[in-house]
Amino acid sequence: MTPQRRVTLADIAAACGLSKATVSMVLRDNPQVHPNTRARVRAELDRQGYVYHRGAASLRRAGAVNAVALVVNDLANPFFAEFAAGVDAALAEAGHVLLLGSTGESVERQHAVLASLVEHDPAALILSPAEHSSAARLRRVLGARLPVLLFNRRLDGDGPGDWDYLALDNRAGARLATEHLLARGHRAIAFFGGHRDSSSCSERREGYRDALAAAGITPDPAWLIECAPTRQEAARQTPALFVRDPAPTAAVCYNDAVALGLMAGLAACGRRAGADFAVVGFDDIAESAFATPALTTIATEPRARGLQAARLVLARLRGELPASPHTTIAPVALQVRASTAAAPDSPLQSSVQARGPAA
Amino acid sequence: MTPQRRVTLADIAAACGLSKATVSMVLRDNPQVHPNTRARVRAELDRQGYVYHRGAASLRRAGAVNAVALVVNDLANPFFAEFAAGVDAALAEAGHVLLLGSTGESVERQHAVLASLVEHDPAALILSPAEHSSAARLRRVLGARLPVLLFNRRLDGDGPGDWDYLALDNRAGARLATEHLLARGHRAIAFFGGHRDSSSCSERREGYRDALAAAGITPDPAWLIECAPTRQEAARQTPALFVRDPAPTAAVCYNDAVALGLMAGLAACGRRAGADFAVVGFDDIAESAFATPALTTIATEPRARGLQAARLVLARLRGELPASPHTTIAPVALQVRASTAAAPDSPLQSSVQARGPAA
DNA sequence: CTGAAAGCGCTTACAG
DNA sequence: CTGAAAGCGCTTACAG
Repeated sequence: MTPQRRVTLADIAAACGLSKATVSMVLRDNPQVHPNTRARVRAELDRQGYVYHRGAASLRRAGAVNAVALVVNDLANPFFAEFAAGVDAALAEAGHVLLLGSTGESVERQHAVLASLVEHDPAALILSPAEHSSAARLRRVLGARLPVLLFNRRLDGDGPGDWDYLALDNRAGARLATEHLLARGHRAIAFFGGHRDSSSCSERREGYRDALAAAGITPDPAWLIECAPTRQEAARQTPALFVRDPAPTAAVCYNDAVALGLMAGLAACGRRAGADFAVVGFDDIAESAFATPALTTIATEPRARGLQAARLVLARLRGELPASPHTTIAPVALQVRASTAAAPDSPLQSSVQARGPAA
Repeated sequence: MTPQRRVTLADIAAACGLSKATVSMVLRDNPQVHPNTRARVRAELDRQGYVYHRGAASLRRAGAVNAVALVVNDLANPFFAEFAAGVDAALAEAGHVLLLGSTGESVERQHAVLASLVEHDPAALILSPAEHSSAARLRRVLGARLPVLLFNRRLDGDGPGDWDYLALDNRAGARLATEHLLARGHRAIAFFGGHRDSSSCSERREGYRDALAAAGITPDPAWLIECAPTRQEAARQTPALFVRDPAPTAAVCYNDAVALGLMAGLAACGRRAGADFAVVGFDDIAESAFATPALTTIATEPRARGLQAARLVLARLRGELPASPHTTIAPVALQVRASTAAAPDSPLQSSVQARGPAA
């Protein structure tokens, strides 16, 4: 099925009775070449079905590399899928191409994937690092030449960090979520899901503590429940919320996947999310608006973050960013939907399905 | 941030007092080189942080290209995200790298994206073509050298086709879906969503007609409703189901996105999916099992399809497939959940929430 | 306006 | 077991 030899600049040049240099200039729209020559070459290029070999070009001229690598945890996770879609859109618009890899949250796999991607000489890398990624080790695999933008998580052992960084405002988001539950009359509020040693989780927990502290509440350690940030694990861990009496009446979840899993877990133990127990997520993936009840959550706009990440990286490549590492904290907003009912003993109780924003 | 010159084979060779040829052999584990030499070279490679330049290698030796391109409609669509995750997993396992693009269902964008991807010299392409893709035009952009695997849709004007093809058994799936609704007592069954001029939609419509015909039912043209295969469009088109009296009591949907949108649309016009109206989807994306009611659908296992697609393409590259184009039809299975209630006038009516498979 | 030559980082015969 | 030279497909000075 693939017999033919590749059509090369030399073929076109020979067919036109020109040198490769001239044909090369036509390809890059160099105005020096005569319009007639240009037209002849164009016709021949088309006739022979020439396809430009960017790898060969980049060998001679470094600027020709236009691939950007993106490494995320898992594409099947809608948060990352929406993020990747945004990155892809911005790159395609700029004429760049996307090299994709995924880590499955394993540093070993991350290592292998990056080592493989980097051999393809991407111009830059957008990396949402796996948990427990070490800065030193990453630097070894990536070399010192590749501009890197970290997304969403910091690295273990990376003090100030010398890579660009795009983060969500995790702390503010979790604070908003918690304040919303407080406003709806809840006092015993859990923080559910995630691993506290990931920077995103610990930042969210801080925001949660901030809000509780401001309300004069000290969180019971039993309210802090870890689990892998997946729907399945969250559903499985749900009973852990109710081992103590009195149990929490609401939970701030590490992310939407956890929140959705928790809602399933609540149903499985005979509780109605949004009526008997309030839940708020983090991310606002597309699905959350359609859940039953619709999920109150913190909107992070993953697709917009993807666009933003790609644009930061392109700006870095064009030298439009200051030489020092650049940190961007994306703002985040509370999205009130139906999953955050008022607390059972609250005067707000009558409106079982909260729909408007808390006063 | 990216000052340093690239470390090259010549640097390593010089530092070791060897020739580039020897270092090159070490890189590819050529057993000819002396163990001591190998060790010295390895140490130096590591010390200088050498990273292999696959593009340069592939210029000399064609086999070195190990990128595979994947072009799908939209990553934010879970069906494609799960498919892409499968492709990625299989490629990573085989040491290949993924070049990703998306078309947004636009042939113009598809053209641009493919032209750009192809310049990076991928070893093969997995393409889920945009609607109305023309075989002739694709062949022009892609050249004749690139092995292509079409996924999910045929091309306009592509008779037998000379590219490999991986399809879902659309006709059988839609037949199963329709038979299930018939078994639950429905007679007026709509086919909802999709564009009939896409091959996947027309195949699904055929399966639907097959099942109705076998039951002696001629579908009312008003039961065939087209809409873009997205949740939003499906929700918007829902009222079209109920313009005629008597209206259908059930619908086979083009895919899960449409089915989920229809369920939202039903709610919006005061109907309860799974109780007042039965709906069955197609795909079984992760979300469908968690919908309320849980969606009865046709399981296509998108992730497994992705693994399969990648493996087919790798087999083609290794010359393990016959020279003629290879067509694979992936089997598909009915997944009964709660969204397919019995018809209102049916004796099965008592069990409003269907949970077991139809007898 | 066009061409001859050198070179990007690798690998491949071919010598030794 | 190791090296010198040529070449993959392009681009870049430098001549003319």
